[in-house]
Amino acid sequence: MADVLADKTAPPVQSAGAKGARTRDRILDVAYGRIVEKGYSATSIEELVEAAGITKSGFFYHFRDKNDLARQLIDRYLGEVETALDALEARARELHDDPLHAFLIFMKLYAEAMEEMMALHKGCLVAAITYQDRTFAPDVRQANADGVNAWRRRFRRWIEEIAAVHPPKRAVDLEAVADQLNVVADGSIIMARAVDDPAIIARQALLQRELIRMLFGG
Amino acid sequence: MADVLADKTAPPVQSAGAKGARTRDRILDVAYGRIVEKGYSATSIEELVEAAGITKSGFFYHFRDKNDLARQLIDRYLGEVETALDALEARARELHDDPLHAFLIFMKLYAEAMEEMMALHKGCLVAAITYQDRTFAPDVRQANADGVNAWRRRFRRWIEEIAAVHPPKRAVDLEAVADQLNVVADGSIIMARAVDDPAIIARQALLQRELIRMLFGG
DNA sequence: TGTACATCAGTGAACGCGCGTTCACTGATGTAC
DNA sequence: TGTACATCAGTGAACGCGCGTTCACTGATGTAC
Repeated sequence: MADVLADKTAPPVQSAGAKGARTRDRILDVAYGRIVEKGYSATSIEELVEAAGITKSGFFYHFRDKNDLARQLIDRYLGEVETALDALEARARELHDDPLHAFLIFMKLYAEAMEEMMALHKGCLVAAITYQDRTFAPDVRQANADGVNAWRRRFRRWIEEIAAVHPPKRAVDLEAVADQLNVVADGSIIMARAVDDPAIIARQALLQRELIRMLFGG
Repeated sequence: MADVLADKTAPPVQSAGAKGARTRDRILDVAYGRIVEKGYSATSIEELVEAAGITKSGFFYHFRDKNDLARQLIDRYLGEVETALDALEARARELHDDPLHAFLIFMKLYAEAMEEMMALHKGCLVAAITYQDRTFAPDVRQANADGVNAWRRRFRRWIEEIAAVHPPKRAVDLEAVADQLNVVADGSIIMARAVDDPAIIARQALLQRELIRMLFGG
């Protein structure tokens, strides 16, 4: 109870000095949007600080150099996605004990979350970085790869758990099945953007859900 | 017979002046690779002409400006892909009258062609352009969208042809099924690059083939 | 409560480099008569 | 076959602008005694 009150009166949860962290986050927010829209090289520090309401030298107080911006951006992004996935998975597993049905519920939540996310920032940072990766220092590319592999492991464990209970109707590569979740997510974002039709993302997620149900379902 | 001899002795088929077209193609070749690797903005005219063995002003003899390079690049790319798909479809349909079986053969050929292509230029230009689209003039983005829609129509017609003969086992969105071919192609390229494992592409194509077979097959 | 000092969160001016683009010119090849 | 001219496929030098980065400085907030 005391904690709750403390949380209410205290400034918004921020690790270091609140003001600095807030501007830093503002820069990261703008950077995310621009990089996904136009690419990393086409996004200048000047336009970021203008949008964030500080000067160019203020930027270099928060970031060692431009590559450091990319580094912090991907760290924050991967962290956010991981906690979001954790929450969705926990909710889905709460609603159903059977791993297959929990997974089908998860996919529904996941599709909704994707749509919501696309309404805000229209793209996936990992995909954007991947398609410009030779511009980045090795640390950024490594963080990117690590993030994708973490997603893959999550889905792979779950799919194998499902297959143990519901043997698949066809002999398929279970790792590929797990990977297809990320594959379809990134691929459908690209198509949605290319032809400017956001509805494609949800339709692809729904189809994929149906195929999973067909593969493992009774 | 005379034609065959003529073809043999004549210079390589080129529409306009052979020499100019050859350097132009060289520039486009290098540009494709760099843009897919690093992005459009990070690819300078200077590095392209250096690789092509001419000077910077030579570039502006062949291209009005940098956007014109993107324009010609995507036109050439879409043309190449279209003729390649035409050839693969024709071969697949030759080998089997039934649209489903022809399609399954096509998917095998398609997967092989993708792998081959990835060995050369490691990415899809459409995806690269899509993830930097705010950098390009409207004509380039339009050409990009038109290209993707042409691919979608091709697959959609074929899938509907299949569904007419082999009713799908589940009520699915046939347009989404058709779209998933492009979606998985682009998505698997991203994952393959992100974690540096080219084998992912073929595995995804194979899985998709299996799912199509399961959906429509007996 | 007041003072001294340290850290935080920036500012403002300047830098050199590389970028896309222009422009006047040129040598090689093609075409007309 | 030779000459006159046109087009092709570039060259070389210069341009101005914007980019990422540095550096000396500063006013506000936090901390120790």
